[in-house]
Amino acid sequence: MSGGRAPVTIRDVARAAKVHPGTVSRALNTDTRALVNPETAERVIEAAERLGYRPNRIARGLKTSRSHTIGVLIPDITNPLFPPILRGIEDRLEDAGYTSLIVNTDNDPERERSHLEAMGSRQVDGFISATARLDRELLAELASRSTPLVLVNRSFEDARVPAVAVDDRRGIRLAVGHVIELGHERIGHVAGPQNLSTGHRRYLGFLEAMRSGGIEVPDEHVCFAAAFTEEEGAAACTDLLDVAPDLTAIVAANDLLAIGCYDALEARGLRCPDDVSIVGFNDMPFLDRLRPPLTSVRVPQREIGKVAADLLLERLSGGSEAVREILLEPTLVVRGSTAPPRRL
Amino acid sequence: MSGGRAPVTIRDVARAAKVHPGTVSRALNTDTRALVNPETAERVIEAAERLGYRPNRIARGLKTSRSHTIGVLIPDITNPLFPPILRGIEDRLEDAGYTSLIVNTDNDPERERSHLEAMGSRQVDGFISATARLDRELLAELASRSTPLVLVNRSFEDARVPAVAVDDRRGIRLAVGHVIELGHERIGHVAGPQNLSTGHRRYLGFLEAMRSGGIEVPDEHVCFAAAFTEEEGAAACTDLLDVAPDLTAIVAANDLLAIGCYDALEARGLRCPDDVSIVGFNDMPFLDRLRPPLTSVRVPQREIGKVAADLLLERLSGGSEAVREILLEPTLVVRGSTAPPRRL
DNA sequence: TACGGTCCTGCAAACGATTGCAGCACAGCG
DNA sequence: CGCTGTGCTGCAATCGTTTGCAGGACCGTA
Repeated sequence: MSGGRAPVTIRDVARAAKVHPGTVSRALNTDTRALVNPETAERVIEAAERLGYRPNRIARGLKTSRSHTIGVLIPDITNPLFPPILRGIEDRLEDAGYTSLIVNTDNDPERERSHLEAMGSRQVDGFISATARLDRELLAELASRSTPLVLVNRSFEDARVPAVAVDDRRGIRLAVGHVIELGHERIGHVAGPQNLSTGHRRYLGFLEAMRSGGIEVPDEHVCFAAAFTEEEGAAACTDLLDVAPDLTAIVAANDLLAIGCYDALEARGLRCPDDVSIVGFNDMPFLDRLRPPLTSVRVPQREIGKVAADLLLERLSGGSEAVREILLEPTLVVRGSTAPPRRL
Repeated sequence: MSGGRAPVTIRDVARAAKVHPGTVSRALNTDTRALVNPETAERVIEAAERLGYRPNRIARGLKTSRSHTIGVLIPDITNPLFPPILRGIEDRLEDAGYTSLIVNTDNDPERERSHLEAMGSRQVDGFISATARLDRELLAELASRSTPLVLVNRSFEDARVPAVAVDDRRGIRLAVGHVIELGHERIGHVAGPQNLSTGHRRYLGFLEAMRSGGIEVPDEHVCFAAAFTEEEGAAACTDLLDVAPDLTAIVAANDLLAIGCYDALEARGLRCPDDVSIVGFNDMPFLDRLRPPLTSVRVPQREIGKVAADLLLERLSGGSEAVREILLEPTLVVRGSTAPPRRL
């Protein structure tokens, strides 16, 4: 019904129900409703309904200094890694009556700062950050404002900040285990940038998994890519094959790097998986459509988002103060890019 | 510097600069600054800086009843079609000092309503909607609140709402023109759902392009998919080949449908492009990695987002009242899925 | 000296909700 | 009958800004 012109305020409702505005506020708020006489409440609710009253959250926020909004920082929404995470976050926050404000930082400290600033002045109640690096200074500022913060997909070992991510080491172990099981012994690693926690942890995971598989890892079997891109992956893979042409399997720290490996192999006239097996990480969409379909480590992205939101909500409701780092379990999705080595 | 505990308000600044809060407000606001003595302004600004003053937008919003926030409705952020659009929107809005509130509706009227409600009570200044269909009733409610609305990727022919989208008909014409030029004559169309404006317009575009190419289109050369999914694309393509096995090219209304066609061809033992050429629409990421790389119509998604934001900003600043529908130019990206017909 | 005009700044009322406090009515008890 | 306690509602301050209005200071001119 309704759809009136001028916005109807709590005062209008009060007038209609012949009570004081304060009473309306109490009657309409589920957790103060107990304070008001049931039939009065009934009358108020009915009046609010009839007039089409919509509480003004801005005004409420001003008084309560809680905006029920949380800021989400990501590098770039265009990166297919993030949408599922965002979806997980939003779904959870929505259930709890919160809204998320998403911003793209492009990993640019300048943008980060200005966005943080802007969100701060919008009185967000908390932050979830999935950016690669967060300025130390900014972090301190956040802490001083005592605005809760949860990190996603990376950890910040020294500062005590709760974080949720996939268990990178375990993921790599799955990948390495898989190719070892197929019979590979000369296994290389196209590692990600070591200044990003994911890149670093996956590298460590690789060493660890190889060791526990009883295989030596000479330095030449690892090449570090400067960024998580196809180009860098191709370059790193080429370097790798230059110094260690007898590799029969390559575990990449990321799907894009793995795709880059495809290019490098092709440029060299090698075939996947016949000559070299490749494993990726993240299990991006449409990997099954590649040629060959890429075997990859799947990370439960949506779940990561949900857990991050849960963690934040917990803090907001004054729950446990304990700083937790939660690692979620990855799984291996075997496709056509891995096969037993041809020449044993 | 600073990083103090209690939030510093305009009153603190006033005290520090020994002026009245009202003066501080005027001095800090660029378009009222002219009203205050330059050196007073200077002193105020300096004090604000020193204290680390951050204006409280909530309070400001309450007074001015403008939140500088705009609501963006999309079906699902996980659909690769949307992130670039969102990015375009955000970038533009950010420049103008606005923030966007993104919500996923899953094309569910129920969710749409509740989100609209929530955003309304957050006092958003305007909406951009990329959802497939917007409830007639909801639309009316928006209009009554006189909150500006801009549609993306679909138009709403009867209601007078500004919209921005790609020129679907022209895009299909590019696709059809391409295969005709290659020498194809028996060309089929896997059409999208006809209750979605994109699906419908692309279908019309197909008929038109064929006609202008001088080619008859018997009914059997078109099959309608029930949804924009790979499965439906495969099913439609199979039907198409059942009744018209002599087709040498298929123009799909969407990349996912095109990928479905790949599956259908493979199931039939046909090869692309040797036996049948395929063209997609949207130019999703990683299409160049498919087997074969998919020829597709590229739509300037980011640009669409930017233009939509511009349109909305224009309304917000009380600009032209004219309802405009803006169509952006698509381009054709030729890859490996199209080739001259083998058997002429 | 008086007067009109220009600049600037202070005053105080909003904006729409929440909430501690006070007060009223009424019931129960002694 | 008086006292205490409980249950409900009204009052008014408050959150941090913005903004129309009024008034003070100062200048120039008559």
